[in-house]
Amino acid sequence: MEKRATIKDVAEAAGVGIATVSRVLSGGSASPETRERVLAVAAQLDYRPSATGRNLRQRRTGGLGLLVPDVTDTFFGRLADGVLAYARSAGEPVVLAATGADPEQESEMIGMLLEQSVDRVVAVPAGDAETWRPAVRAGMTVVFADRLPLESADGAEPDDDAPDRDLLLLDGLPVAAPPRPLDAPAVLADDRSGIRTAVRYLTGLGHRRIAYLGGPGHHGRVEAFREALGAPVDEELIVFATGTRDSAYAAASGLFQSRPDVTAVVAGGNVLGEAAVLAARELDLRVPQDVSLIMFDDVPWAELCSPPLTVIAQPGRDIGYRAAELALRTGARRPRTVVLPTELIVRASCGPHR
Amino acid sequence: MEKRATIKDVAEAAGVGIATVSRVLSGGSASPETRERVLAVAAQLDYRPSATGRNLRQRRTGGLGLLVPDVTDTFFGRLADGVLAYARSAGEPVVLAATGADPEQESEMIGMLLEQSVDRVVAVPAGDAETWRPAVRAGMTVVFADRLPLESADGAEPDDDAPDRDLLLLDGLPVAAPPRPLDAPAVLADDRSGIRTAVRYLTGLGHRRIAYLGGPGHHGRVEAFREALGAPVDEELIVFATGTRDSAYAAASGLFQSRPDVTAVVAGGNVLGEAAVLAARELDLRVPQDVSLIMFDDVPWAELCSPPLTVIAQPGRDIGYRAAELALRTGARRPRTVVLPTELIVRASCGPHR
DNA sequence: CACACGCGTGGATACGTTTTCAAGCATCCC
DNA sequence: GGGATGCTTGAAAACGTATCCACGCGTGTG
Repeated sequence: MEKRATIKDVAEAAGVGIATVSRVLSGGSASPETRERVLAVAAQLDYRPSATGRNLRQRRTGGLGLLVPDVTDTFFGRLADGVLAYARSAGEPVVLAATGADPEQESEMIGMLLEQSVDRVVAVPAGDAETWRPAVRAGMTVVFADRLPLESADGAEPDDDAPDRDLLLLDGLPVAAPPRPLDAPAVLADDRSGIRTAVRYLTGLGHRRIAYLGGPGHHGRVEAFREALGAPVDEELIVFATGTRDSAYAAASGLFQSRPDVTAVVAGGNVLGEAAVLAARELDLRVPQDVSLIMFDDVPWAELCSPPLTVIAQPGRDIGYRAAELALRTGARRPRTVVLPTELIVRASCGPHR
Repeated sequence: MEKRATIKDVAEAAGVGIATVSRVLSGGSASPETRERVLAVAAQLDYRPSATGRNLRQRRTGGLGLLVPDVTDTFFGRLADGVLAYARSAGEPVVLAATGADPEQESEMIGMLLEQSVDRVVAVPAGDAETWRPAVRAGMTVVFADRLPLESADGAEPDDDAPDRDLLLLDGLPVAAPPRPLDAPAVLADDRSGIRTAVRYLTGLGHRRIAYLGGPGHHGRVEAFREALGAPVDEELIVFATGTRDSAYAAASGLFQSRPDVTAVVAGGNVLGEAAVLAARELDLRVPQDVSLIMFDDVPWAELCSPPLTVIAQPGRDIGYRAAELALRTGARRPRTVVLPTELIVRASCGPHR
């Protein structure tokens, strides 16, 4: 366990000043012979500049933060893969943290990143806009991926209860400072279009009582579902889980039991979809004879499932890649939001209304 | 974007020296009133000590490196989840990198971690022992998870070709320094026992022509397979993939086509298992009537598969958790290797030999 | 009463780097 | 030929922290 060589060691061994070493290594100007000598010595000593020293001096850290609700969800795995790919090409390390879909834990992790001086982050947010305001006010460059943080009820008076908010809405002109949206770009899948396609596909097959099984976040997907379904939406057919597998299963099972009349369900994510086929099987509902099933997010096992699942595919890896690019590529004015297309992949889990 | 408060700001605002602030915040001694005042000021300024400054001063970084071949593989997702869980409880950030099962990329990532002064790493190694020697010699505390690095052919003379190595071996006393095994602990699943159980289960069902479908690493699993199968092993029935999904599918498909006489296959990992059921389905082989299938590693979709897959479950999350614990918990003498149990979960993908 | 001792405190230093600044030197143009 | 200009170079400062050391003060002991 020998101690690492420092820039000072290199300078001494090469008979130059440390400033020269620094210049040579960061591509500054130097005479050819000096440069060559320094490079040779550095290589021979196996010198690696200390990122800590550099970061301290430059008052910023290289490095990209990555915040996801759950590393176990394969969608976030693909997203992380994309982030890692871009970060690697940019030579930046990425520090990963899981939030467990819990705003409080998310705040804690943001604090940790702040402490590490990680000033660029791609995040799949769990908390609302208020959770994130401290981060962007601290100068963090944050890029949201997959979903946006909920608009917080009110920035100035978090204690407000419903009546007050109604008043504010009725008023039209908010009394307190408006909860101006976070100044952060985002890269998302085209939820609306994806859900619309799914619903149209199902209605085209004759389905009328279609349920939506949603997780946390993705408000847009629910909205799109309501929208695509047309006017009278049976609110009982829209159920939510918290993000854990257990909760997803409970939601799916509860839905099937309380409303045996549903003929089709669209699952808002792969763990929801998994829960739905599990629950259906447990209740002896045949797919697609008894109930049709369509899932947002394509995963490898969708094809292996019985029956193979019809899905709305979304480019998880690309989402991560583009988000990392937005977070890391500084300089050019960044687009506010990029939306990536989804695709309906028809397999065998949807059938005509019986 | 206000600049962060430094320890100096806190000291001035509290009317004390920076040394006192540092002491108070790191639990040193101070008079109660001073302590209280400093804490109040720190809280009011929202002061966060800079990890960079601290790390530079202390010549080490908090932080845990995590190196996995592929974040997309759900097994590594669970492993990462465990690592994150322990790291969070220890208050340490984790920097993640994917190696793509490529030793060269792995070396690159090790270098990156070294540069970041990340001196503790849990790794699912891709390269051989030689790839890792620089890391441990640089003072890194590395804990291997899930698998061990291959013993490198020879440490001192990497250019050796076969004849020389034979000579060395015949000699009995190696000329160069012996390739002493890496001085690093590891936490592994009980591969041998798991595979043995799987093979016995299959032979108990009457199977004789059993194939093994392996990925990179996990030399122990193959060995155990040979061992459990008894003396004459048909080498054609042991095939390997490189770690990508495509390669796994090609291997599985090739196996089924070249040896239609196999009646059972054990897949050495979840992506191999996935590939096997895909390939079987593509070739119209019914599971388990035409071929029985057993997979190492339990995953959520195994139950959803048609038929539900019989698996050897391994505690991926625990592996990560324990590995992180070993890497982070300093002081106490660490065990050399911890082996976690596996469990046979019988579902429906194995039938009696037809 | 003098002395030692313990405790709380702050100044100074070092960690490894980048960057500024001025100096040394050769070259070029008028 | 002289001054200006360009290039290379090294000393020094700064980034934010932890820690060593010395100092002042109050208390207990000889």
